[in-house]
Amino acid sequence: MTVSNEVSVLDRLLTDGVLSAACPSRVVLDHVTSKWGVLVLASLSERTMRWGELRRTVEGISEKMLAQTLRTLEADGLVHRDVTASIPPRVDYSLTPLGTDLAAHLLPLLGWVADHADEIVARPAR
Amino acid sequence: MTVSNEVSVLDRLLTDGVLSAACPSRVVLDHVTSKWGVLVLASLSERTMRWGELRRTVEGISEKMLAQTLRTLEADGLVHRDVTASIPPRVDYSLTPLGTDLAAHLLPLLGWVADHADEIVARPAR
DNA sequence: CGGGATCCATACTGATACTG
DNA sequence: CAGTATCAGTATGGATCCCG
Repeated sequence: MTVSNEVSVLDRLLTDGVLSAACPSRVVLDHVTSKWGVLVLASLSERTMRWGELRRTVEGISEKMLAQTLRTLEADGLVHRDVTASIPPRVDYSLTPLGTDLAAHLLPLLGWVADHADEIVARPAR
Repeated sequence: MTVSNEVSVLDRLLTDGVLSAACPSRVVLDHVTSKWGVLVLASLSERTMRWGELRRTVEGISEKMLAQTLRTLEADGLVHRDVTASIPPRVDYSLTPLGTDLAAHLLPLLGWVADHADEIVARPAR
């Protein structure tokens, strides 16, 4: 009940501004928690992957969204893009140290969702 | 990084189907990582909040999206809705045990994003 | 093989009005 | 106070074709 002497998580979020509309972390959060961003980061968390490999691993992603997601994550410094100018062209994607760090926080969440998905979906209707 | 039990993370995700298009966990993941879902869950992670309180805490959310997000999270069994039929009416929202469990995994991620937001946004142009 | 360009569907937002 | 309903405009996601 008492909040004054408590340095809470919510206070920290408010201080750091995640809940503030104009804060840059909002943008990052949107990238990270985007529909495909999570899955791409998770896929790359274990090993480097080529474009086609990613496309097959992250089932259901369209080529446009894969490209868009990778470009965003690359611009954010989370994903490294390694282009080999050959024929056929070869592009490898991997996580940067920053991306690896993020993935460490992301994977437990994915694991939880995987564990509790049935529990959630199988609930009685609204 | 070289710990042996980490090798199975991606395998587990593939096994449980998070990366599979038809898996129910995809739906849950979408709800949980939705633009506003994360922020609402984070806000409720510390304390119960009323509608107007949530609306003010999660800056920038529209009434429509707040209602929609809350309905989705409630249907998923993550948020509990407590209606007090009085005048004026009072509705409190809180996390269910399941939601609290989820928030435990979500908050570290939010904290990480808050910590590294500047680092990411303020990257030097290539 | 890797991806850009285009077009269409859906999701989101904002404003307003109305209800219990 | 706590919503629901509706309209209209914008943003985002997805499918398809196409090119180096």
